[in-house]
Amino acid sequence: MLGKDYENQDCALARALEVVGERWTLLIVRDAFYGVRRFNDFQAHLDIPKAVLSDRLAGLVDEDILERRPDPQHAGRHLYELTPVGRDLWPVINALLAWGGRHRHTNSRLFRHATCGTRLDDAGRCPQCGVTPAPGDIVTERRRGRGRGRRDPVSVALREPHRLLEPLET
Amino acid sequence: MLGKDYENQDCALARALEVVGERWTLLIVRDAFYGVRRFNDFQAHLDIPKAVLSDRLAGLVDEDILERRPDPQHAGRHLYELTPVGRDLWPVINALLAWGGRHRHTNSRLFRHATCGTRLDDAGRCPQCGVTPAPGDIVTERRRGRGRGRRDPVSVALREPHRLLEPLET
DNA sequence: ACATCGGGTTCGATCATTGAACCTGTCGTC
DNA sequence: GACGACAGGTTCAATGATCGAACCCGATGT
Repeated sequence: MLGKDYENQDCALARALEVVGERWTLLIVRDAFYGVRRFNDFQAHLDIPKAVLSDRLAGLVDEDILERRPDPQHAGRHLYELTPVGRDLWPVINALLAWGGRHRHTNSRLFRHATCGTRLDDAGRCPQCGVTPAPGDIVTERRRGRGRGRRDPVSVALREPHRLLEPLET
Repeated sequence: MLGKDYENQDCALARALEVVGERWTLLIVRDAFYGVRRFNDFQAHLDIPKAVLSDRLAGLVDEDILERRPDPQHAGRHLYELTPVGRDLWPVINALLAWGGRHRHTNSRLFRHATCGTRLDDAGRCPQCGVTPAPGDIVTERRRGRGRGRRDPVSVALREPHRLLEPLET
């Protein structure tokens, strides 16, 4: 991805940024957590040029963050899904969401612990249970009182409360 | 910084990435946590083109993440220091460091709670005290058993154990 | 008075990103 | 079984970002 650009930084941060530090990459990973799996759905939701999306998806597959597999329902199509390494990026996404929500722009979504319904704090912990739920145990819903926002079918489908990683139905 | 590029994403993540999602930006912020404050020290440690460093520092000042103030010891020079908003980025840096350390490249540093000396876990919590220390209460030191690494004066100075945010002496 | 150092800016060459156009393989429909 | 529509790409020229080298300027040091 960023190639050898940060090569002489002996630092895990530089290694991480070589993988997820490019433009668009973390937004693609965010959508994957929200349940997006198909090329066109990523494209509709992100307004990203197809050539760049194609390049980023291939890079994420190379880096073992997404897995590309045939869509069992549609021959010739593919699904992109987070691998365990990719799912392990949730704390990164969550930290950026929390910072952005505190200092730039109130977060348009909120996150609850699926098993008890309590809202998670900024660190991603459930104050009720004292645990930090894995993404599959987190329900996301749209915060009320916001404008209608985007009208593309993917955005509309994502407005329904659902668990992270749960495949989006369109 | 990234301007209006992610403008139609109604999402705190997009807002955050507009600020810290550009190339080099998070490495600059990391160095600021480690205690780097001067233009030349950033440049020596990062091998970044001066024009890009100048652009990024100005952007971070614009975005209220760094503060630029005159160096009291050297007329005409400046110091770049993290603002409270910038210091609030620590969980983001920590999450990326932890992910990179788990999946790419063992982290070359480790972090301890300054008040008790216990190593922090990947979420940045002190397992002994049950708190998540603020950056100023974290001591970083170099992990043993690594090659000598970079030999520039900034890298050498950073090898000494010290608190985050503590100004680097060169 | 002169050289040096920190902290930049300017500049041409290179590299990445963009949006539009084009291509290919499946599918549903007539 | 021909036809068009659609998912999922690739190619291309134009634009914008990044690079490294060179230059500039004000404050010290000698």
